[in-house]
Amino acid sequence: MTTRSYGQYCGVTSALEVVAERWALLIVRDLLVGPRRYTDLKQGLPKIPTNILSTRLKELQEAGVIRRVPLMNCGLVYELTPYGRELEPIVLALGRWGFARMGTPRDGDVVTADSLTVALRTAWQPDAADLPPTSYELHVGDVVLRADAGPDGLRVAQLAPPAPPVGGRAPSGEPDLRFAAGPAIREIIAGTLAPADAVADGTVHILEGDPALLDRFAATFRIPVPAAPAPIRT
Amino acid sequence: MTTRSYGQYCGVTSALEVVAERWALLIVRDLLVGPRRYTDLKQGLPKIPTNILSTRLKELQEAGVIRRVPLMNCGLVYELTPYGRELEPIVLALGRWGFARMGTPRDGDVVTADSLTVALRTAWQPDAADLPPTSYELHVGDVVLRADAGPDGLRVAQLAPPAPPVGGRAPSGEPDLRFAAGPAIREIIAGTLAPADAVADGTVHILEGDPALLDRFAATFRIPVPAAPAPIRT
DNA sequence: CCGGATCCGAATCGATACTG
DNA sequence: CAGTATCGATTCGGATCCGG
Repeated sequence: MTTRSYGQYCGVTSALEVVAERWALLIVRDLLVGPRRYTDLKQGLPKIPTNILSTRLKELQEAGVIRRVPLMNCGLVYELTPYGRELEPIVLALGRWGFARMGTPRDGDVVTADSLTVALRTAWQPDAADLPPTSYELHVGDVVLRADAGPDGLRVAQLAPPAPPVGGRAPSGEPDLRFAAGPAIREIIAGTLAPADAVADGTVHILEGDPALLDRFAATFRIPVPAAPAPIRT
Repeated sequence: MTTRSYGQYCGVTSALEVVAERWALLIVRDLLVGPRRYTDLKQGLPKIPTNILSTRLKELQEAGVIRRVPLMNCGLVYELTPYGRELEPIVLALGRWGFARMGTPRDGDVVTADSLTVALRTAWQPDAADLPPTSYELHVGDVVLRADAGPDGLRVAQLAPPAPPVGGRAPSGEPDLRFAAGPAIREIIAGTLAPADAVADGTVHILEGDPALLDRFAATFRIPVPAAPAPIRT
């Protein structure tokens, strides 16, 4: 079982031996949003085989990245350790880097609540904090997110599918803007599709609120993609 | 061959499909130091099977991460594209994260010139730039590096094993400090071994220069590890 | 030597079924 | 809910071989 070793005494290899295993960083990605139970992870990673999920959870645990926490009312959740949480900037940076090569969804591709949540965190522009505090309700597929952007940061809550609100209570009150989008949400964030155009051609549907707020959304959540885009994944 | 897909429309998955394949990020790590030929990569990654190296080079190339550049005087090198070079902060962050779990070298672990070069870049503290500009010659195993730390940044050159000085000429002049170390170099950088102690017990050997400069080295290159270290890789 | 391609056994992964 | 067990499909590792 020495087959995982890259045979080098080096920080990069030590990191990769843990987190470059297939599915490992996606488990971390979902746990960055909050503690999750086994079943939550399975649903958030629809294509992971259950034996691999088990194996990874065990490996990440003994690597000190995650921790098993029994719940008072039966059941248990997995959560990141402080050391595991240090992976957050890395996962976000990978999300930014990969954003440029996303292309259009392939057959069977899904958007999960957790992936969209970290995507928003990835795209979040702290320097847009001097815009008026705004709360958005965002529908993509059957995922509904509530994002509150203010001067003291970004807070994202999952309204549907409903996850246990372990981390803290959901923001209350009416959102300033409620809208629904498909994969075109990526074009908005990339800046290659003007909000006005998106509303005009129906790829984004305003459910409630001032459509002009979509411009503020586009300024708050942005990942610039290079002019000459990287080859798209097929 | 749809077996690589994680089935999600998400930046993180798009990135991982390219970069989380076994050996892929290590190829990127070595190319971060400079263009390399096939044989250089094979020597810098002693345990990579050649078919895997070929496959990864092809994949990274068609993913727009690396590029094949024919050399005028016969031969060819691989180099990062601008898009590939954007992985640098990610690789360095992974190196920092993995540093905490390196432990002691396992049997057969080697330290390569490229891995040590990016390790120095990983540990480099820009805020130590107000220290006097200093150049070090560092011996670890049969790797000899020349590191010049000054107010305008860090420059590392490989003196042995000699790599083609493609990126720019090596710094000239005598280094301020020449010293040799084993794996204990990690303890110096981690701050868990005082330079004076290292010299006293012989784990670091001063070849030339003022031993007190080792303290400056330790201040310039540092990766703090948490008090409660993460479980070590076995 | 450089830059791979080919072949084969070993280990891992994916899909599904099943269990306390 | 939280995983094992099983088994075929891929991938990886190790070695050898080949054309310039």
